[in-house]
Amino acid sequence: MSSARRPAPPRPTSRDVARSAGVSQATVSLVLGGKWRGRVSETTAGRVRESARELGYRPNLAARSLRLGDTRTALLVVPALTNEFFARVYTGAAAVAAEHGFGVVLYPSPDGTGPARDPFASARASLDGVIASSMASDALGALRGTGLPLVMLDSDPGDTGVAARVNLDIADGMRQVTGHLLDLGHRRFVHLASAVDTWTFAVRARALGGVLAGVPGATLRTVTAPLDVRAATAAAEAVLAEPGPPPTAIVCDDDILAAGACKAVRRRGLRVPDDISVTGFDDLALATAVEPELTTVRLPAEQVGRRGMTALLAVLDGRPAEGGDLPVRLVSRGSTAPAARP
Amino acid sequence: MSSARRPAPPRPTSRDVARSAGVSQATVSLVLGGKWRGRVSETTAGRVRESARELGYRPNLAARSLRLGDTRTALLVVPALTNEFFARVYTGAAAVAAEHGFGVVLYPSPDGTGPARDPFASARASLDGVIASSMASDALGALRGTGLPLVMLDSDPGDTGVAARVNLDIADGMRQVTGHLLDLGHRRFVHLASAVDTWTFAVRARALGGVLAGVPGATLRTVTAPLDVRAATAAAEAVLAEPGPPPTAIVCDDDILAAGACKAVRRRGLRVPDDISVTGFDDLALATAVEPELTTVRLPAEQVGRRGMTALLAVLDGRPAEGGDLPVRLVSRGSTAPAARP
DNA sequence: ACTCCGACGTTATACGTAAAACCCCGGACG
DNA sequence: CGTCCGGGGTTTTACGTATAACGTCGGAGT
Repeated sequence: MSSARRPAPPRPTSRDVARSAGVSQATVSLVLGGKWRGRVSETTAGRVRESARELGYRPNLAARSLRLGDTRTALLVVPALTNEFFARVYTGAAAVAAEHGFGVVLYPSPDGTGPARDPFASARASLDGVIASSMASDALGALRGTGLPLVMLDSDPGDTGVAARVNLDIADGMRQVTGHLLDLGHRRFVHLASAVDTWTFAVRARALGGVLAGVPGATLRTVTAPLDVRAATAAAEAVLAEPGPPPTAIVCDDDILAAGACKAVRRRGLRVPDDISVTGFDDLALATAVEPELTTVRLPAEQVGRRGMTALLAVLDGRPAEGGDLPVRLVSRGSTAPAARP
Repeated sequence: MSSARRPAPPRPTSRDVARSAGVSQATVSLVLGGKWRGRVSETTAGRVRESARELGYRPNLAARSLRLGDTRTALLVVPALTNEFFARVYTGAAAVAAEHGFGVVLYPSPDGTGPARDPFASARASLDGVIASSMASDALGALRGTGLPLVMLDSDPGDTGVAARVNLDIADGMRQVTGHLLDLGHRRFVHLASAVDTWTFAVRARALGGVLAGVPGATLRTVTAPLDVRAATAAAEAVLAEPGPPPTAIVCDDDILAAGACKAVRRRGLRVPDDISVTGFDDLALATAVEPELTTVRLPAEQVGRRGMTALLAVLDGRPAEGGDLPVRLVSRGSTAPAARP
């Protein structure tokens, strides 16, 4: 509160370090850059490092970027950080980036909500590469047009022009869920699906439908809702109010939807899991906060971020990028139980 | 997958634009920089802008930073993005920043968990300013030592060397909660507090204690737990197992703790809110996902971010920074009810 | 004795931008 | 008729870094 305006503390430059160590600026750059084998004596190098530390020297990244032509910055495009899954993806990506001296800048993708603007207007315009989660294809086109290396997360294998792809084995997760419920004797299913139309959700629907198609007597009713507890509750309540025999299992695309479904079941005077089983997806913190705790599919979100960044760094380094599928695992908790004998 | 390595697409520079428009590079800079009143004719300026658009010219930010000495980048220091509250703070801050052509880079603060490293090692070393949420004071010292303008969020007014401070009126929120419960007839309180020792939580304890000190017959038992559902459940269960008359209200520092407390109450064979009322804090998505929905205090998280960034931009602009306190509001839901008549 | 070479540095240059300093030219003014 | 002025640009420079190109010097090889 006291000091209004400091006169801007002038940061020491490599030339200051050079002066202090009694060498030229070039020598400082060589020593601190690490490539001085046989170019600078050990004693001189030591003197340089000492001076640098004393002065608290930090290289000016803008100058380095200008010289080298790279920015050591990657862009991560995600729908929303308030979604715990993507917050965890960021955490993983940022951790790997930091280990390699990279920074990560975020761009909340134009995904229904929010204004659809050019990623490069709001984010730093100079980037080395992009990691993007599944998004609208028009925005994807804009990204591809930049010529930047692009790593896609959890996206349609049909998309082209992608340097690497890191996917979760969503289909397998959905098959595990469905198998779990079938084993419990369930036959009448409702699929509470996300209203967002991206690959990751389309896969869920396909996997669920595929499995049930092979089960005689199985029925499937699909409804959609935005990723929001209140909306999910309303959607689920509506489907439960329909005439005919009620479902015995509600399969949700997401834990948030599942929490809403549970509330809807109880509002209809029924119990979870005794009357109706409910399953989620993602295994967010939410899944163990509600009661009963949700049977769900655990997604290694941090791993997705780590693998994505690792792949991007590999591409930038000229090495072959390794994407790959990450396995997922069913976590059985209290929201599923054997189907009631009719 | 097909194209392994493009030969790096050379971005057009201001000189390319100049050549294309038939002027000098300086003219391009003047026109695109907006400061050309009476320096360049309208027709020439139009030609320059046309060429820039045709070539898809984007100024090289590294060069601009180097020349201008600023980076148009702010650092936001938060404990963890997986905490919805901070994700929302980021969202607000990033929105304001984007409106002013600024970028935001994140640094997860050393706050108990995670390695305590120098913020400037992992984040971009060149920053114009810092916005930091309440954190360990030693890390705060490191930040202050950089001489960068520092805006603190929800932090101790006693901290010095701060350009501006944006606080939530946490004490008032806690008084609202306590008053609400007292009105409902509650007298035996448990405070389920966060184990994290920062100002924002210390204020809660002081406010609660302060109010109850003036109420004859009121009792208060305090226990702490990390911000984690499972740990909160365990802590609450332990306190409920203690001998003597059980509490009729559990006041929690956070919605996450409250969710855990609810589970603990039910595990003891009691009901929320019939036997014991529970209150949260923050009004996260979680608060309406659990059942009963949590009575809690709504915090304007995005506003905190917006105000923080606005204040920082003001300081950077040489204008007086306006911090200030943001009001909070009690949201009464199903987790609180009149105390049972003994 | 002359060359050559490796160890140890230094000098010079380029990256792209912003802006200070300069330059030219046609008209107004004394 | 010489001088000044201001509109409309251009030339030049600096920002801090990485590195290519260039020196220097003492000793080993022939």
